Amino acid sequence: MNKQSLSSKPSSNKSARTGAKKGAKTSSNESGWRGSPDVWLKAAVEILLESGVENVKIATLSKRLNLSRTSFYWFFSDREALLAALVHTWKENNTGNIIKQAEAYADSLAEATLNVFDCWLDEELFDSRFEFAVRSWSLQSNEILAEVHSADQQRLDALTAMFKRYGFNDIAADVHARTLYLVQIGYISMQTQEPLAVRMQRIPEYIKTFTGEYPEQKELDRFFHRHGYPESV
Amino acid sequence: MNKQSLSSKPSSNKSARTGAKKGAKTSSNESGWRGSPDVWLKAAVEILLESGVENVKIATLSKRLNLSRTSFYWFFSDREALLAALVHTWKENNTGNIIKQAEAYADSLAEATLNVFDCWLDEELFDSRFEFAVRSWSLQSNEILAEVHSADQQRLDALTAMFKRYGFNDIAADVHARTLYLVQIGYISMQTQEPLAVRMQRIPEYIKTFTGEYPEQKELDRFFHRHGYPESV
DNA sequence: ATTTAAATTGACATATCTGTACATTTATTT
DNA sequence: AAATAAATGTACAGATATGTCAATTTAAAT
Repeated sequence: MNKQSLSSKPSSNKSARTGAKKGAKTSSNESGWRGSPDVWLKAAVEILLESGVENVKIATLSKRLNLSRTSFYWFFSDREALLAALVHTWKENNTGNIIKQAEAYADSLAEATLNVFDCWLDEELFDSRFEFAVRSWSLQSNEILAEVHSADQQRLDALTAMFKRYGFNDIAADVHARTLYLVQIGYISMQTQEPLAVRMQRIPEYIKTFTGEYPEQKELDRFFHRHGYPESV
Repeated sequence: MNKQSLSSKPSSNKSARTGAKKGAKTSSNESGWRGSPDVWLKAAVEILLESGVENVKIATLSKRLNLSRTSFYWFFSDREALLAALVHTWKENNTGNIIKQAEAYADSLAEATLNVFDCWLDEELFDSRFEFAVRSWSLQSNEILAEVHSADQQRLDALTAMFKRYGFNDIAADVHARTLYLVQIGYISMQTQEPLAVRMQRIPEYIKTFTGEYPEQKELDRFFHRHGYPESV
């Protein structure tokens, strides 16, 4: 009943080589050519975050890149291949890090939770806008919905395990994991942009709510410091 | 930079009368005619919830209604008018009730919170799928985004006031209101469909997490009962 | 039963997006 | 500098949306 169907082959194209030919340079354009799979993908990500999948149109991207629209087809077999690449990018980045942070070493539950909070404050660990765009997308596409469900499950599992490690029983761990996770997913969905100070001010109270205990000042300081607050460096 | 622009006149059309002509019958088709603004709007809501705004296409609706596509224009000036009606419907239903429930009488904070929970379990009070569809929509349209922001603010204000009524200080009330609200918004965004029993099992722990205290059995029973759990009637 | 208004329809006109074919330009290799 | 491969661009064809117009049908009112 849905339309976008996302072929599994991200680029069954003649130019699959291109991407891998030269070293591991994630993005930039070493060759003299203006276009590349990466350039198109990057533009696609931008549009996706700004205004949703339905606006990821080849014409739009080509204007942004000052390239001919049809030049796109040199790098991707079709629009679906581009969309598949978008999902792939999201999966790569946005789930692994949450799990890693949930499993990171910590002296206390408060510290463990602060480790997870790192994701919400560091775009390198978790891209909120990307996350929101993909979740919005999942309304139109069952394949994306399946991906989102899978990601949610993995993340919740990791967080539940974290709470269990600190002595929570099954139900309590489940509910606390959900609270910790869903507040963030909800926050993303509000699409608010608040100053760092405002967000930081709420941290101790959030920790108390999510874990039952306030963080130690030491833990808090460590957390603030690694997020460059206040106003550091 | 966004496309959909939503004229403010929901139906500046010749048939504005039609809707109001006969009494307050919210929907059904008293006259012998097959179409009506309501019928089109209802179909639009269905599609919106199923697969997002971008699929709210007049051709799609007309097929579903077994009406000619162009017949649509008798009731609505254009697609935008229909979209505006969609937003209007959402605003009418989905914000007022949260505020009402947050302000409802309660003997304890736990009971007050359970009153708010009513929204999450009763589609009449709060339509989660509609909410999600509108939030997804807000990625493509700044006008919708503004509506969503406004709704969030109103709802959070009401919930914050609720916690303050029970003695929470500014920050604590703010964080607890956000937790209570955002967990639900996040939950919606997961688009999960769980059996009532599973959800009900988590309620006491959620109440404890959100308020700091477990609900009394009496309060819990009252809550369960009004949501037809277990398996009642 | 006839008139009148309301609703429905099919035939255009237009715009936008996707994708293919083929020619052309640009960089890299030899 | 010539040959080759990579990338770009133009022209075209097809699909799908929106919206207007002028009938035509259907229900309601006289």
